[in-house]
Amino acid sequence: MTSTSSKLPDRKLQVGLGDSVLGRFAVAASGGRIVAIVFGRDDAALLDDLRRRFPDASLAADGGVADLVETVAGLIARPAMAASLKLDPAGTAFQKSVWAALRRLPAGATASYADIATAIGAPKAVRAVASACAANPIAVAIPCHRVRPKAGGIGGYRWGAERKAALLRAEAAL
DNA sequence: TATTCCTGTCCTG
DNA sequence: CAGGACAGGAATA
Repeated sequence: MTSTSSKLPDRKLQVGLGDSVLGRFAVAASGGRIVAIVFGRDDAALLDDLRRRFPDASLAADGGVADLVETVAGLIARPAMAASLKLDPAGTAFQKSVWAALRRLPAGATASYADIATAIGAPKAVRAVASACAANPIAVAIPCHRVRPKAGGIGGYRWGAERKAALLRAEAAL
């Protein structure tokens, strides 16, 4: 908008840390909406990740999001309840369209990167779709893990192929 | 089977 | 500012 750069005029983010079946995670919220869910090996790494994503925001540990932390932990354990969360992902128009398409994928279902590319009207931008998935700021709640290579296999995952496989396994069992 | 191009973003020189 | 790398995939030789 006005001066320097950045995407959103983020002021402060309420940050909560917690443990899930997939490891330590952080959830960042602003205005009652989730702006990020990230995984990391420890709290320092989690905060570092958030600082990289939101260089212009001040991060504050906030007990007010304790219930949110609990909700997210539950979501990671049981991905079926994703719909109830209020999300506010920051990104380009292209990225947002990709993420919106992903949110239309029900738990237990999967799509190929090519499927998503077609769904957003850019059938040739398959690789760009993968990049958009990799840039997804809200792990699990925006289900990037439900996108798999058309050729087969698990494909890559920002948080590690093992987590992706675990999520798919859990959702397939629903 | 091995290249090459496609497309959006980010990272590096 | 230019070039390369990516969580992929289709087209071409």
